[in-house]
Amino acid sequence: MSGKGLVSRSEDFSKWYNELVAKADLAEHSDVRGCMIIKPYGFAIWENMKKELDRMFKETGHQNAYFPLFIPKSYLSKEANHVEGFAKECAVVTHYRLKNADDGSGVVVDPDAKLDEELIVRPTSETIIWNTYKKWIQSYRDLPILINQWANVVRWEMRTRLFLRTSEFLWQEGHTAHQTKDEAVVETEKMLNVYASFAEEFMAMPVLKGVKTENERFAGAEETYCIEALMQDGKALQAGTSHFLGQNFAKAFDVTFADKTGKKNHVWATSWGVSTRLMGALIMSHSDDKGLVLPPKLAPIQVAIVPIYKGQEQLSQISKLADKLVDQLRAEGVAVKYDDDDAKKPGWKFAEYELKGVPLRIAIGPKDLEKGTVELARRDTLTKQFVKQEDVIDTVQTLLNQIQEALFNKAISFNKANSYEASSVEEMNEILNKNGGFVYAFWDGTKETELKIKDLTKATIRCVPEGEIEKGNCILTGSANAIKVVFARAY
RNA sequence: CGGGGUGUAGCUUAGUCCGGUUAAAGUGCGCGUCUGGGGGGCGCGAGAUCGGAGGUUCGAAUCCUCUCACCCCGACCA
Repeated sequence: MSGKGLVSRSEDFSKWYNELVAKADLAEHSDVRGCMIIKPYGFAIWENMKKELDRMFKETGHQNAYFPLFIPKSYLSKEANHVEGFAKECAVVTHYRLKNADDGSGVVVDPDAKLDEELIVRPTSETIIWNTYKKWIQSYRDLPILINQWANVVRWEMRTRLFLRTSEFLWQEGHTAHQTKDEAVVETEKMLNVYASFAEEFMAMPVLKGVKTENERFAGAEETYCIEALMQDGKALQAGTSHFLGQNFAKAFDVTFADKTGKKNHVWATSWGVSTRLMGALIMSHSDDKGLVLPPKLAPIQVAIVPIYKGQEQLSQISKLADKLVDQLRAEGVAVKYDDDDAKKPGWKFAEYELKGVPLRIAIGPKDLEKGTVELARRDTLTKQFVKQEDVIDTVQTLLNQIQEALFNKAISFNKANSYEASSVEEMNEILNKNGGFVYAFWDGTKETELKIKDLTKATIRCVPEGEIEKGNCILTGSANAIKVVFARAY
C-alpha cells in the first residue's frame, strides 16, 4: 500500500505533494500522459465534496442534466474569443473505427472511417449547451434556465500535475440563461458565494473573492469572478470561477426570447465551475510532513478505531467495546472505521491513518479495559488524551467540530501572515522570493503593465478583490488613479 | 516545445561507466511461528523473457543505432 515517510515540505514542496498523493492512496498516474486514476480513498473525498456542492446548487434552485462529451467542431468556432482560448488544447476525434493491421501487428485506424466533421472532446460545454438552449428558449416564460452538470472534460495541457492540472478532469459546470443582465450578474455573484462558503465551511480553506482582469478572463466571458486560495508554499491557486457571459453566447448561437411586449431579446448567460483541482487545494492547505490532514466535514473516515491486543481473547473483549462505539457513532452520523485487521500491527495503523489524514483515532488496549478509558488522538495537533468510555461519543463530536474550526483558523492565520502590501515592483519581487503569498499593490489597469510585472516577478494578478476599490499610484508606471489588486505566483 | 531524468519482480530501486556462470536487495505477497500501547522478529516459499526493435560479440540489463512511454523543471494555460 504505502511506504514510509514523506519528503518534508520545506525540503521540496512539489515532491512532498506528489509523494503524498501517491502514498495516501489518493491517485496515481495512468499510462496516458497527464491522466490520472483517482483511487477509492481519493474519490471518496471528491464524492463528499460533490455531495455538499450538489446540495448547495439544488438549494439555490439548480437542476442537474447531462450534455454529450463530443462537440461538433463547427460549434466551437461560433464564439470568437471562446475558440481562441481553447483551440490549442482540444482533443479531436477524427475516426470512428479501427481495423486489424495487414501485417498482424495489432489494430490501426481505419482510413475509411473518417468522420465528415471532426468531433471535439469537450474542454467545457458552453457551445453545445447554448446550441441546445436555442431550442429550449422562445419566451420569457422559459427563463431562467438553471442547470448544472457533473462531467469530465479534456484539456490537452502542456504540463500536468495530479489534481492541479490533468488532461482529463472531473468537474461541475453550471450554465444559466436569464432575461436580464442584472439577473445574470446576480446569479454569477450568487454562485461565487456558494463556492466561497463551500471552501470555507467544508474545506476549511479561506478564499479571496474578486474579479479577474481582462487578461485572465475566461474565453468568452464579460466578467470572470473567482475565489483564490493560498497554499502552504505561498503560491496561489484559483479554486473556482463564476463567469458573467453577457450576451456573447446568446448572440453566437442566436438564442433569443420574446419578452412580455413580444419583443425579441438575446438571453443573458452565466457559467461557473469547480473541479477536482479542489482536491489539490485541500491537500496543500492543511497537510503536514506526516501526511494528509483532512477537515472532518470532508473526511471519508472521521474516526478510526485501532485495537491493541495480545491474543484472541483480548481482541474479542476489545471488539465488544469497539463494536458498541461504532454503532453509537454511526447513529450520530459519524463516519467510523474499526480496523481489526490482524495482519497489521497498531503502530503501523497509527502511521497509516495519520498519512491518510483521518481526523480522530481511538486506540483501545487492555489497559483501557481495566481503566474504563480509550485513547483519543487528534490528527491536526497530533495530541492524545484519555477519555472515559461513557464520554467517547460526546467527546468525538466536540473534537470533530473543534478540528474543523481549528484548521480553518490556522489557515486564516497563515493567509493573514502571508498577505503583504508592496509599493514597488522591487519590493513585491523581494516579498515573493522570500515568502510567496498574496501581495496587494496598485496597478494602472493596462494589459501592458500587467504583463510587464509578470515578466519581472512571475506574479500574476489573481483578482481585483471584492469590496471598495482603493486608488493609488501604479507600482510600475507610477501613474495615478491605479487600483489595488492582488498579485501572487500561482499554480 | 526547451532542459533534466527514468524505464530491471506487484511497488521502490541496485547492477549499466569497465560485457562473462543461475540478474541482486528492500518492501509487498503466501505459509509457519513468536509477537502486539508508534511503521515487529525469525524461518520457508512464489514472483523478472531487464520498455520495444534491430545490430556488434563466442557471450548483452550492460556497447551501438533506432524507437516508444512516462516523470520532473521551465515556457503555455478556462
